[in-house]
Amino acid sequence: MPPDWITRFPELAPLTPAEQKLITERAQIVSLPAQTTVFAPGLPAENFLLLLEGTVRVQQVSANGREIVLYRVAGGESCIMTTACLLSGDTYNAEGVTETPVKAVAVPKATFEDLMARSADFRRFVFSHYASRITDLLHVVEEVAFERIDKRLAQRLLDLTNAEGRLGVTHQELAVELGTAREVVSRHLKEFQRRGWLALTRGLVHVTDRRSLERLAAGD
Amino acid sequence: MPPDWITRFPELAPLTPAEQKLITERAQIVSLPAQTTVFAPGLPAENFLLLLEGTVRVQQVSANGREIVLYRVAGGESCIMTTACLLSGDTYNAEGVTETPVKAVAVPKATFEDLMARSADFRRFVFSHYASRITDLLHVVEEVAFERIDKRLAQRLLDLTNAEGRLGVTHQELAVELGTAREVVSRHLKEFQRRGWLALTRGLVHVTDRRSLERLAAGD
DNA sequence: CCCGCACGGTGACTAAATCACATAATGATG
DNA sequence: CATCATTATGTGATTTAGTCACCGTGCGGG
Repeated sequence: MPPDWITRFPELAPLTPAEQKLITERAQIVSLPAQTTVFAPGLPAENFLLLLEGTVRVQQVSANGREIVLYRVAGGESCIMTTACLLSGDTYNAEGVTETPVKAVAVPKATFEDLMARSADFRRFVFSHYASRITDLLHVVEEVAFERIDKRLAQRLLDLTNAEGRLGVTHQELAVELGTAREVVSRHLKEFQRRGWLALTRGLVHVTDRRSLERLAAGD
Repeated sequence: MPPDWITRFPELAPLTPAEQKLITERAQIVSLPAQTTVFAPGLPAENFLLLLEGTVRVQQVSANGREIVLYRVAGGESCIMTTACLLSGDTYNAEGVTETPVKAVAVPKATFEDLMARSADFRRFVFSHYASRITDLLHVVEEVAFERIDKRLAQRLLDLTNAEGRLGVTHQELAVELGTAREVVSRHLKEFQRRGWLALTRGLVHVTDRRSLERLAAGD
């Protein structure tokens, strides 16, 4: 990975050459395999992370063992939970797990604070990512509190399936996506299958009628 | 209100006298009556708000008309949703309403950005408030997704009642607190009353057995 | 005084979550 | 390849929550 990775982050383009140099010189590029825990309750945040490749799933684990996916961080984005820890010292009940092999830029805390002090553009960059995560969280609250499971499940299937309509997940994993119980997902999937919208095999969902799922997700 | 309001915010004490002067000179103290909308979807954020007295309730309104309270901002805290708008330009689906008469300090956007540039302590102050709001939102997600209504209702009653155990709210307002339906709240309240934990009159809940509500809220 | 309206009560129904299992597919191992 | 443990999925019964439709009641303003 050449040091011109910074071009991946258009919001960092307005930084002066000196500021850009500060980042690229001090930052380390790290590679993580899939299924690695990036952060978790109790772990201190050491670095400001900018994702280059891959995705990180951020989810909340509750006291009674249930889980819900909050959002995903993809290439070109920053990992806000660690940033929040960096800046406040608080820790969160959320954990981050790589879903694919991940390449990321780790900016040391000192360099991060230096940049926050020097560059208004860098501050804007950090805050705008912060703001989108808050938007994501508000969206999760809205969905969990007010939307029907079948609608949310349909939407998730549309979001997660690949170009061929295939998605390698278990019902349990889909249940975590929505913060519900596995049986609930199984029953809705079966109903979708009965309607001919998808095919189910162990660990795999194959969406065959995207249109119908879209209609349900849109609330008709 | 004398200009030494800044002593209400211990995190701002480390600022240099010049920086403190910058805030106190540029900022305006505003008074708002109860039930005023401080911010809402579509309204641009003009100022960075620091609350001196009173409380602001932040709630989300969903497309289908239902609502849920996200958190409250009290004296000595900053209003992060407006800050987020300030810094990112995004708008949120959340709205803020004063619950009591409110006195707040409004720091103009330009002064806010100036301070963000100059003072590491001010940045820490802003970010730590940001972080606590994210924690609040995570808590809401956890409760809505995983906790039982009776437990959440008991907890809310304990949080909201005054020293004498009285709380002037309608069942509908309690439903908004929890993001549920009025009938659900009515039925649980009636059951609490049947158990002798509280007394109900129109628009008023009077908690008489705090201990039992605490046991339920704790999950026994 | 009475009219209108916000507030609360309630039954019937649907949706979701929980519990307790049963069955099926898969991969590892002797 | 047969067996076995493990993981994934299926399903009925029950409880809890949300929805719908409607009713009665108390309260304040005209």
